[in-house]
Amino acid sequence: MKSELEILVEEGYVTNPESARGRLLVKAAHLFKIKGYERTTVRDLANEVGIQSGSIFHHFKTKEEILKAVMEEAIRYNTERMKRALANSQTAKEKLLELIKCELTSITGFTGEAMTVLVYEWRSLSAESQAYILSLRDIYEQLWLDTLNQAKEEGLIKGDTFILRRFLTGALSWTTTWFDERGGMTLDELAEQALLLALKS
Amino acid sequence: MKSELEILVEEGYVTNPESARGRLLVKAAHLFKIKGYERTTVRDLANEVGIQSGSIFHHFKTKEEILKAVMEEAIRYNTERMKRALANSQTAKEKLLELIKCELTSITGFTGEAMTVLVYEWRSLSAESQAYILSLRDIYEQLWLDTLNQAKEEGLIKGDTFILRRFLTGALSWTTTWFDERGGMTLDELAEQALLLALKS
DNA sequence: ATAAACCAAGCAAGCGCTTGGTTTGTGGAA
DNA sequence: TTCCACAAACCAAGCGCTTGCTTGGTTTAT
Repeated sequence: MKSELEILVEEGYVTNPESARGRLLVKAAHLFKIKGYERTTVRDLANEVGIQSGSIFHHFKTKEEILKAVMEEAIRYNTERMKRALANSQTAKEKLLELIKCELTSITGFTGEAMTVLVYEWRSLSAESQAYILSLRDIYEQLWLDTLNQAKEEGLIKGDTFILRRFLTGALSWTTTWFDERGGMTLDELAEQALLLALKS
Repeated sequence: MKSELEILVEEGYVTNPESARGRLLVKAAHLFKIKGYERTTVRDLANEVGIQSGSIFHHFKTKEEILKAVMEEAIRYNTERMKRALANSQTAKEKLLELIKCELTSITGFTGEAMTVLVYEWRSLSAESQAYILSLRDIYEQLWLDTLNQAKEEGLIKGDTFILRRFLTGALSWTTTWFDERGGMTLDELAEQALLLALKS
């Protein structure tokens, strides 16, 4: 049985994390998260991977390109995961819960460190890279807005869907700073609490 | 008529932003927000203030001490503002709305840039500075928890108050990335939407 | 007269990245 | 199977620049 990750690797959505480039991206996401992008030197990263610092530039032209790749892969991976989750659910409420779970998984799971980097190291991207990554995010965000609007038509939620989505973005992404699955609460329980937050408001 | 800021300056809660040190902190918060702490050099900062880079170190021993001061002043200022707002409101619902308004003002107003720095540059603080700033935040957070617990006793909210506070922290702090008072929506309207989010959930 | 505020110059360390050369892995002809 | 051609992956060394911070002396304000 192939894992979700293996499937998406095969279909070309993300780099195989066991390849040279993939391992580099995983370690980069880790260092960028715990130290920040600017504080992480190419020597740090090379040391973590086990190569010389100069060898990094065989895989990426610049340090910023590594940051960009970390973000791009995370978005591609999670957009595709969300599309598949939506395809498997029926009602608007189900879809909303799936989106919440998806986003929480993206924050706490395999792409968690990359998602944190996406939020916290945004300003370290060049203007061109920002525009490119934004265009990828737009696809992702449209999936959310469509679902929220559907939920609103069904009377499940009250306020403005744009604002609700922004509140949810903040609330969910902030979980990276405090949620720990070992702390007694499961991810599904957290998702239920978040759904409670979204509904009827 | 003295402004809130002038009063809190006089009572010693924050540095006068018109003093040399105060101006430096304001400019630092600005640069740290738009460029990030690591990307901001002491030469950038000195240039913004209009002095030589070396002169910075007459006011602060290290660059990190500037970051720490930016955060500390913002917390001290807003904790005191929150205490005063709470003292002027009666019911739990009123108090909750006041807290939301207070936090939104802290994010969009005078201390807005410093608050963004507080969230986004946290990792650039040394462990000792982090512990110190955390001790200041604890006081601030206790005001929130007390109010939320009171609201829960009165049946205004349903879920866990710890989790609700964390959701709100994320949702409100994220507004810094999208909310613009010139965009048709006032801060009070935004606060009402946030109150809607908090109540009955 | 005294201290706070600032300047001009520069040091030592660390940074991203380059360079020229070596090793490793792979596919096809003999 | 053996061989070799070739590209991908990597190393060792270091260049040029920027960084936070220091130093010794000067200006400004009270």
